[in-house]
Amino acid sequence: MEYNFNSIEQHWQQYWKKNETYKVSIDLTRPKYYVLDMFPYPSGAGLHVGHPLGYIASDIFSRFKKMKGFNVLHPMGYDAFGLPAEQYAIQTGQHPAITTAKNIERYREQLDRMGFSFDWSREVRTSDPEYYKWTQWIFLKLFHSWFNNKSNKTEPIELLVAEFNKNGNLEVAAACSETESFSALEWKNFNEVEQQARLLKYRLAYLSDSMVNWCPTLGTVLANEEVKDGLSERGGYPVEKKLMSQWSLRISAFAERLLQGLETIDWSDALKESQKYWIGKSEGALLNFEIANTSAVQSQGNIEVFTTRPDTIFGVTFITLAPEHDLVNSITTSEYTKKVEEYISYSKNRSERERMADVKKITGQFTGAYVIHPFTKKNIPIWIGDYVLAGYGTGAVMAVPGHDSRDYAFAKHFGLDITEVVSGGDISKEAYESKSGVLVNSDFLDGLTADKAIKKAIEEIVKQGFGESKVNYRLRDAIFGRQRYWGEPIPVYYKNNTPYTILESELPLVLPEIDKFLPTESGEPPLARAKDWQYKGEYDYEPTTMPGWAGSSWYYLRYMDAKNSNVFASAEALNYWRDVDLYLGGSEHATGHLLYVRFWTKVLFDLGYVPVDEPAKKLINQGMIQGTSCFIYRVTGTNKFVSNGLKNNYDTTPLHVDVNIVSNNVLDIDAFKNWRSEFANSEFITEDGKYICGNEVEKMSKSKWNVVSPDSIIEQYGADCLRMYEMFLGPIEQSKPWNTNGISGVSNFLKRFWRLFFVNGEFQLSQVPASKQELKSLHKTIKKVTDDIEKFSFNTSVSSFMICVNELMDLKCNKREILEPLTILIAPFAPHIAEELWNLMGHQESITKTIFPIHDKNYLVEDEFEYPVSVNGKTRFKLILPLSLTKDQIEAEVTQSAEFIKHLNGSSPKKIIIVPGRIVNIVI
RNA sequence: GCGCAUGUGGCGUAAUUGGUAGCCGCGCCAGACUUAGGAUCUGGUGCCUCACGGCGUGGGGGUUCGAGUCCCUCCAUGCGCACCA
Repeated sequence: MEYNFNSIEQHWQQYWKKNETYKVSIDLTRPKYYVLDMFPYPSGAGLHVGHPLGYIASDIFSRFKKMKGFNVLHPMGYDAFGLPAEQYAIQTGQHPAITTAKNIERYREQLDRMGFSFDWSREVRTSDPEYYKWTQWIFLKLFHSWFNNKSNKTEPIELLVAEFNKNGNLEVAAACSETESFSALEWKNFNEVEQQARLLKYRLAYLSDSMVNWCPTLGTVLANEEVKDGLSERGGYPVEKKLMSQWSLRISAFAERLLQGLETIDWSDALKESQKYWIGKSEGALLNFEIANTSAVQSQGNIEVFTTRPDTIFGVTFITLAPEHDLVNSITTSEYTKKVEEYISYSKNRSERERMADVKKITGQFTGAYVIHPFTKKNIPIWIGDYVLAGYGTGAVMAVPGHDSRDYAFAKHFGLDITEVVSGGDISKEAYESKSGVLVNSDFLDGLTADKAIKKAIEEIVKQGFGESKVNYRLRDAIFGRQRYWGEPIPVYYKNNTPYTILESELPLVLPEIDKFLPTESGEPPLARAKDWQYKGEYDYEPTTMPGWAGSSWYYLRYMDAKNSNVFASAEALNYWRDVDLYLGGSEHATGHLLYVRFWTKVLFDLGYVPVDEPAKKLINQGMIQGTSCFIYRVTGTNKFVSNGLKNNYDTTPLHVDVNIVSNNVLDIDAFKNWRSEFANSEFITEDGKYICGNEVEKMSKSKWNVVSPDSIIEQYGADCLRMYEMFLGPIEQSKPWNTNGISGVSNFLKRFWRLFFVNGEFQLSQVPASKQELKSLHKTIKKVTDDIEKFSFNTSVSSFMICVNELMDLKCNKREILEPLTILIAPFAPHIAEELWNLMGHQESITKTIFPIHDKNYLVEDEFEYPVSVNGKTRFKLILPLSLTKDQIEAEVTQSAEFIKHLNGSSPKKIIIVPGRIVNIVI
């Protein structure tokens, strides 16, 4: 019987669906295992061959775990809110919900054809009100919480209010934007609006005026990680900085815990590194420089700076403020007012992109004012310069040009003093930034190494009262509002310009219908178009919506109890499934989703809603599958195309050609002529009658004509073959270009495997006991495959199957004793063919309910070992000895060989090294 | 510039973790069988050499009886971040 993968796969996919084979429920008698894929955004283009890579790997692993006796949760859903559907809606007027539903349907069809073992009864869609009800619910929790630095955790806002009533905010240590302090009495005397305004500064979800990334083309703000090189990640439109009233989440409060938590989870180093970098912890000191009281300066007070090198305090020769710094106006002397104003307007008009493009361009302006050096009491000039960022530290730096390259460049450019305070470099040439070297010109720090000087300097600074040691983080709060339609409404309304949340019982706040998906004429977000959309018909709702990452920051919890309408997930489900054991997804989410999901988990944990404070124990980043684009070369100005090998003889323009009409780089000329009417009359300059295309590896995309869809591969080779081939392509974590050429190897393997079960076209298995050799082949494979799956080394597992089948072919093995366990072994990789054969073998139950075989060590023991004998590093001959020999016996054998060496070389060996079980080395 | 990752046949890759480098697959060469296929099977295939033999894991150096694997250094490629004081 032929291996007819199409009908086999169809049959079993229907069987699984009908029998709900992959439905899971809580089972306290078995250990749980949670395998999660990053859910996809259902784009209009459908899946290409690169998308399922991670899903295949996770599917193999969850099938394996299931067959190892675990109760495996393996769900799937859709990240359904997002920009493309909305952009499409703007263009066509089609409601994003409709587009999204259509795309989901297409995705589902494609996913189903791959034979995944998802429990679809747990499907989630972030755009479903039954889902985003709970996203909004979590927002309420964030709004009604604050971060207590004393307990280092999230606490309900009621506790803070109680404390305000008792002591004001005098004793409170919170992560907040509040600077003013008030007593209990003052608090009680505030009116409602004033109290709410104070509280807002403590909430984890808060409204504030902040500098945001504004993208005028998209008409919305973007989070830091949605901006790349000053352009929007989606669309590539310019982004500018703008001060706006915005909802933000206080993720910065969790910086330290997010950093510490990395130590407890098994994620790749690369990923941990980028999160560490994004959090950007730096330890140093906060210093106050007193503003010199000269006649020209009216302002009094201090300029606060953050530095990681307090040891270089004696090398400070000027202070630089960011142009946006609060004190700029008040300290500038009248003499410099005009120039400073000019400089500020210049730097404001310089877009973020320009600023990034020419980082090397040094600009700045002296203010006319001075600070007093805390130790030397000398006057130090205050400059402004846009190399200082307003958003980091205090927006002011103590410039140590001798030991910081940016300060150095600034000082050189403006002719400012450069003082050496750490020896070891040559500061006439460049700044010496290294910490190796001892301090000089530094009074009480002289002679100390930099590390010791840092400690000593801080000690002295604290003692004299003009500073303190301080830890700074790069991580900023996450802007949470988006001026878009297609997102979760923020469940907030305004009364007296003060935000209030709606009640839990009033959730979900459903996205209203609007006539057009564009901002209003007055520039309000699209939601402002909604008619009569007011809380209790009286108070305006918040017009912005949540960002794309809101729904994905907790979806793993919803899968645990996806249908629950009373809570986001029951305590029973949460306590059983707890957290994700294996999370698979792309590394592009390192500083976005993967940080936010950890953040939300910590908040929910602190508030007692979830039992763990890290979402995923282990994470694997699957590589991207790129496309291999094919090019043809048009002779410029003609309708002639020249083959790749001859193109250098002509003046040509390369043109993408659809990879589906090219095989092994040979263009199908007829198909090409039919491809587009403009090519119908093309002429070709060929090599040996063939037109050879050029290649380039690029991102797989429609516009590059290099998209290979899984559907066409499945039609030709079957889903099992595609699954195995994608795994065979190489290590799961590596990115690699798609290449259909090698797939025949896997296809042949499956056909051969199938053929093992058939004699003269009839399904037939021999009941004769297996030979030792056959058993050895089987058990070797069981061991290798088991070890490999546990190491996520799926490419080598596939190789092992091939070797095993080749060996069994050679042995003409058709024995049930061998083939039955082998079928189980293959089931996670190629579930359809395994089910079919399993069924033919007379089993009634699905193969997924079977237990994965365990290897028997007895069959793996080698009875002989070839000891390669190397003489002075060169292999000369092999000693073949039974493994049963003792060490002494081996030595005796080797001594005999040494005699032979003597005969060979004319001298006795000096040294004989025996590595048991390995190798014999003889040194002459 | 900083951080991370990766360099092995014509190609994708493998190597019991310091022990015979190149498993498995693609491709290629030769052959068998034909009901002529995108079928199946057999043998070969790192490089140089007619051969003996030599050379080989990005380059150079080191540790070791022994290095693709460990250390130093340089080079190349990819990804991430980018004035973070």
